Amino acid sequence: MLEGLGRIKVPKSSDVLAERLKQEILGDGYTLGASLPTERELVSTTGLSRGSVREALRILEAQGLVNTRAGRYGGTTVAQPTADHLASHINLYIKGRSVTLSALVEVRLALEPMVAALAAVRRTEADLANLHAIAARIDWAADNDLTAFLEENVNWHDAIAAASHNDLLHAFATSVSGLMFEASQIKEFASPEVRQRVRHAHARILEAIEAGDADLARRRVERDVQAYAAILAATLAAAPGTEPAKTKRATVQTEG
Amino acid sequence: MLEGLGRIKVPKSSDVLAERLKQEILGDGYTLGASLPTERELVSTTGLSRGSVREALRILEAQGLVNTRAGRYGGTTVAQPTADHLASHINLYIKGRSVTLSALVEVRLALEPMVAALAAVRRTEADLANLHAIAARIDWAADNDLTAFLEENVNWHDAIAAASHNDLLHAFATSVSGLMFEASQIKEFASPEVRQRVRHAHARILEAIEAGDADLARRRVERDVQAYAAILAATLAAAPGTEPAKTKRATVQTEG
DNA sequence: GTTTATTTATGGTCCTACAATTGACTTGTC
DNA sequence: GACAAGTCAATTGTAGGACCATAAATAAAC
Repeated sequence: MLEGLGRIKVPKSSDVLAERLKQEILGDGYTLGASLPTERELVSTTGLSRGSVREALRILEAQGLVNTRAGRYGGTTVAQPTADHLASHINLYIKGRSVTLSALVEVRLALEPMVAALAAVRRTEADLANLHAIAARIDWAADNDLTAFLEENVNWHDAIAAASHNDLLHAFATSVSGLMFEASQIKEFASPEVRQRVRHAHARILEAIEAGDADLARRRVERDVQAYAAILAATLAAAPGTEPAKTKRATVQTEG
Repeated sequence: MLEGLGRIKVPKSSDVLAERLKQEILGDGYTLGASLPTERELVSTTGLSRGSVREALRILEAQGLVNTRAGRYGGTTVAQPTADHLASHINLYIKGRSVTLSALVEVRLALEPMVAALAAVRRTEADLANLHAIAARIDWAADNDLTAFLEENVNWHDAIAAASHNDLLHAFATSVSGLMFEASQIKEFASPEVRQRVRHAHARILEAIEAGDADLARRRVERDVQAYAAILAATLAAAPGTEPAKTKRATVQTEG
C-alpha cells in the first residue's frame, strides 16, 4: 500500500482562497459591481488570518477581478479586467521572453489586416472623425515634433483597432503594435522619408476604411506592415549600437 | 494658486513596492533565476511591514514575475511569465467581457491561418510526429469516446500552434481556440457528420503543412475555421436551450 | 558509505493594535 | 429650508511580534 503517492504539495491558503473567490466571481454569484464580503467577514467565514485573506485579495486585484476601496462603505467589489490589464500582461510575456522582432511582425501581420477589414465594415462616424483628427496631428507633427509624431502613431493604430469594434482583437493589436513602436524609439529610424511614407500609407488605409472596402483595407495594411517591418529591420541592422534599451533580457531582440 | 490640483491619489505601499521591484526585474539588475532579497531584508531596506512586503510579492507572483519557495535557501526568485499564465489572463478578459462568439471567430480567423502558414515552413520532424499521433488518436476517439475526441481536438490546435515556433502567436491562438472549444461542449454539436468533417479537414491541413506549402495551409485553415464557425452558430441557434453554461456574465455569448 | 538526526534560514500563518480613509449622519448657521 | 461644517463608524491600510512549516545543508550515527 501507499505506493502510488507522489510528492504531496501543500498549497498556500491565500492561493486556495483566491482560487475559490475567482470561481465564485466567474460563476454566477456575483454581478459586476457587487461587493465581496469584508476582509473581517472573510476571516471569520474561512478561519484564515486577515493577512492571508488580504494576500488572496491582492492576487485577485492583480488579475483585475476586483477593486478595493478604503473607508466606510468601501470594500472589495467585483470588476472586469480592462484592456490595459490584458495589454500589460501581454507586454510582460513578450518582454520576459525576449520575443524576437520578427515574431512580433508575424503577429502584427496576422492581426492588423483583420483589424482594418473589420474597421472598414464597422467604423462609425465618430471613428472616422477620430482617425481624421489623428491624421491631421500626425501631418503637423511629422515636420515639427518627432516625439509627438511617434506618439500619435500609436494613437492611430489604437484608433483603427477601436474601430474594428472587437474588444479582444483591439487589445491584442494595440499591445503588439505598441511594443513594436517601443522598439522604434531610435532617432535614426523616423527619417523624413519614413515619415512621409507613413503619412501616405495612412492616407490610403483611411481612404479604404472610409469607403468601407474591407478587402482593400486589408491589403493596404498588409503591405504597410510588411514595409514597416522591412525598414525597421534594415535600420536596426545598420545601427546595431543604438538598440532601443539595454537589452539584457528585458527587451525586444532583433533576431532569434 | 493651488488651482490645478486634481484629486490626489495615495498609492498603497504594497503597490509601490511591487512596481519598483517589477522595474528592477524587467530592467537589468536581475537575470532569470536570480534571488530577490528575503522578505525580512526587504522589510529592513524599505521600512515597510512584512505584511506589505508580502502583499507586494503576491502581486508579482500573480504576474508571473517571481516564484517563491519556503525553507532554507528558498526565497523569491525571478521567473518568466509562462504561456499558461498569459492564456489565463486572456481567458479572464474574454470571460469577464462576455466576448461574443463571432468576435472570437474573427480573432481565430486572424490568427490560425498565419499559424498554419508558419507551421508549414517551420515544422520539425518532432512536430509532424506529434501531429500524426494526435490525428490517430482523434480518428480512434471519433467513433468511441466523445470526450476524448474533444480533448484531442484541443491538443491538435495546440500542436499546430507550437509548430509555428512563435511563442506569442502560440499563446494567443491556443487560448482563443481553447475558449471556442469550451463553448462547443454540447452534445448536439459533435455529431458523427461533424466529426467526420473535422477529421477530413485535419488530414488536408496536415498534408499541406507536411508538404511545406504555406499558402495552401493558410487557405485550408481559413476554410476550416469558417466552416466550424458556421456549424457552431447554426447548432447554437437550433438548440438555444443548451447553452454551454449558465451564461450570466461569465461565458461566451452567441451574439452581441 | 549510507542512513539518520540536527541545525537553521527562509517563507507561511496567526494575532493584535492602531492609523487612514471616506461616506453617511448630525449639527450648526444663515 | 438650504448649505456648511463637524462628527461618527465601518472599512481598508499598516505595523510589529510571535510562532509554525519547510527544506537544504550539515553533522552524527551506524
